[in-house]
Amino acid sequence: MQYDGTMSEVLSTPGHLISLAARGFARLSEARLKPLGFGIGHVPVLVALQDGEASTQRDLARFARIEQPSMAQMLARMERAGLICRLPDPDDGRSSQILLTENARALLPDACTVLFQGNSDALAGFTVKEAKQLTHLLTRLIANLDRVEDDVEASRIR
Amino acid sequence: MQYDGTMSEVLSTPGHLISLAARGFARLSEARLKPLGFGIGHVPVLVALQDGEASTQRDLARFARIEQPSMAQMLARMERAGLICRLPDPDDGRSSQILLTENARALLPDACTVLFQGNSDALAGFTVKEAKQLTHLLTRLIANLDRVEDDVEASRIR
DNA sequence: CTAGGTTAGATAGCTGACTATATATCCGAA
DNA sequence: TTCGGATATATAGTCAGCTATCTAACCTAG
Repeated sequence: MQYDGTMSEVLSTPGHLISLAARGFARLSEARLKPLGFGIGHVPVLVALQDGEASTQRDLARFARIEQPSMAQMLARMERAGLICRLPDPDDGRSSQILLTENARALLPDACTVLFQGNSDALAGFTVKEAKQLTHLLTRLIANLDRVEDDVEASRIR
Repeated sequence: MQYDGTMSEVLSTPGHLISLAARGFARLSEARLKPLGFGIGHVPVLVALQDGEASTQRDLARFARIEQPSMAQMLARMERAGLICRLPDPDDGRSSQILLTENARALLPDACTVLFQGNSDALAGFTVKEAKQLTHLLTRLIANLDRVEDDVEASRIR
């Protein structure tokens, strides 16, 4: 390991760098999405609804990989903002189908442009190989974290 | 560019992967720091105070790279939790020196261990070279985002 | 020596996450 | 057929960020 274990070294670890990068990226995207009426948290919801990948609150939460109460809050805000509407499920009184409004749908291409622009800003000076390497390393890192979390959960049940 | 610009592709970009990684990392660290009485946001404050890198609210905010109101809130919580105390500056009635309590100081080594453990969990299966590559790419990405932000700010002033 | 700009911190209100828990509907088994 | 567990959503309260704005103290130019 390349760290000697002192406290200040913590700020040079991938864990902290990733957090800085995520905040930077979120701030930038948020600023650019705001004029369109979107927030950064909306993105997975927009993707899922556009592609028909998910349409209930529960499925949207799973798709976006956030907890159900977080999704409930966000959907409430998105509904207030006129981005989505709810269609009660006739077969299940607990559940509703979530639908994108035409208004929101019309702005999706702009949102898409903003998000890709943010990525290319962030990756300025990166070769294609470096960008691929980064996504590859991040994907493995996320898988590792998922595995740890699953282990914790499994041991909690036992 | 390796993306074709469709909405669903957005979820495979570094921007989104970094956000997932940051959340995973934060959740894990938060869970492990909680028994010690720390939160993930405390980390830069703890480092700065231990090393004497900063001791006023303003300097702590700059060091941690968060805005002043975020730091104000966090310091209020940390004070309530008995992690820090404030020593009013005799030469400047607006400002206070922030100090780590003995209690907090005693738990720093444990916090440190937890954070390095989280990193090594996240980097399981990575070679040293890959880990270095990741921090290198993240550092450049953060610098890019900082530059964009500075440009925006500069153009806002003009 | 005072008036005005600058600085340090506090406060209000928002987004996006989280956990814990409540409510309400659904469904299967006794 | 109803009772109990499972499931879908809602609500409460917290943390960590953000912007916008206020107050109070400081300092400097006139």
